[in-house]
Amino acid sequence: MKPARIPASRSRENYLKALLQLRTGQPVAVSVLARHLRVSAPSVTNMLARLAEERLVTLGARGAAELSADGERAALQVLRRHRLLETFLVRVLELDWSEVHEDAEELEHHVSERVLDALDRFMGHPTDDPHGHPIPDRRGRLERRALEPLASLPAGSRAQVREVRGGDDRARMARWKRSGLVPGARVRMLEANAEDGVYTLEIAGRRLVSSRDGLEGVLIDRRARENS
Amino acid sequence: MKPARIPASRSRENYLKALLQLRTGQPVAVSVLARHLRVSAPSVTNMLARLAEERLVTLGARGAAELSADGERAALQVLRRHRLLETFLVRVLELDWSEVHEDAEELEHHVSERVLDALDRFMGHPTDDPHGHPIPDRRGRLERRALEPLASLPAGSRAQVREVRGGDDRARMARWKRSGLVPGARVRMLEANAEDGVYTLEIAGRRLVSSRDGLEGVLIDRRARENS
DNA sequence: CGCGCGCGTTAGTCGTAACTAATACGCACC
DNA sequence: GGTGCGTATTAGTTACGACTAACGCGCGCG
Repeated sequence: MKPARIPASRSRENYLKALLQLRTGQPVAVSVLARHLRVSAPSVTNMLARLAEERLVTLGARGAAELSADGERAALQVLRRHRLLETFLVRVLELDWSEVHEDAEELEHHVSERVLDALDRFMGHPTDDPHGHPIPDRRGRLERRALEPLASLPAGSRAQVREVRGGDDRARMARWKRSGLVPGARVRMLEANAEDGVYTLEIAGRRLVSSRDGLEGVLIDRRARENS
Repeated sequence: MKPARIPASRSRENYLKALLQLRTGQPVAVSVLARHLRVSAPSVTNMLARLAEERLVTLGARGAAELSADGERAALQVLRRHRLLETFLVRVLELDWSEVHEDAEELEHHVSERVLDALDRFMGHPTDDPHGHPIPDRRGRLERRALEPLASLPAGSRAQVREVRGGDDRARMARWKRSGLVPGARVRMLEANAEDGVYTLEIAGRRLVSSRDGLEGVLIDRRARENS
């Protein structure tokens, strides 16, 4: 009696999602995954072996892993669930933008297709989550965008914040929210000092000084569009 | 490093909920729990021992278990989560009344207090779930009602359906829904034959013939109220 | 050239929660 | 008062997914 099914447990789904998020074109190293998922290296080796056996990932040199086509499909479904849930929690339940991540992180593994579709329908098929990330469609297709890091904006230029990455860091999110650094916000770079990594911005009439690290993950669109 | 915390896992919560639902004043027997939860008897003995150690249940003769005060509190919280979720799925997401149970069953173990409160707020603090069951309040207090089984309604009498038990049986729910046997429906008993257990009812102008078993779990209020 | 460091893997354990097989207990009936 | 049936328990196993400790390998550096 060998099951041969795809158990698709919580843990599995987290590994797949991590592989999607950490993807850079190169296979993801064991240590990188371990840090990201906050588990030990042996746990990663172990789980990757199982995922490889199920053909959800392919293993490269020194244990590094990459999603297979099947794995990517599965990962995108998890991402869809996560982002739809975050959107629901913020738009419908009016929970705080910066605090919603962990709830979505938990629920994403337990929402059925039926409930997910109903949520999607109820919200009118949103295309972006509260952090500005595109939501994969039902078939797992993800809109690709050409966005630039905020720190790359030259002094004197204006742009619009589109995505805000790193939703797992609550404090960071809260800080950004306080300073108005939210998707849709219009910003102007007053001073950009690449050498010492200090940036001065104007957001909604207010001025913000931040280090490069402090802006890491804020992505902008320089063709400031009129919609939104 | 002994945790000593209350792990409150999925399985635990299901045992507690079962003990609440199967409560009759007598302690619940191992075999009854096993059947209800669809696990083996040894699994039950085992889990009950752990719950007893955590003072969530007290064990009686022959392994029979009863909720302690703490256990009851915990169980009522699970019940609250379940019923609020069912209400949400039906009232907001417009999923089918008769099909919502398993989704709620899954989600009830993973919704945080924060999300639950937000759902409650969003729906305006509902007091009844879609099957007519009262929803425990935040402090775990459950409205007690004096309802009678539909089969006890004498021929010629009218009443209003208030609760419909056994939400885990989808087919049964669907059948009831088809015949109009839903909370709030007004019914009249046309013929009640207690000996052979055959009952003839009128519901919303239509006539329904059913066995006693087929009506088991439908609870009525004979003081047909005007509200609703 | 060897030493150590970083990274990965192997081996062995733990906790949770299920299972089966075998055993023990209690009561009702002969 | 013994026998048997139903119920509960004990013992041992399994699966999952984490952990630590210990080993192994490649590479840069002295």
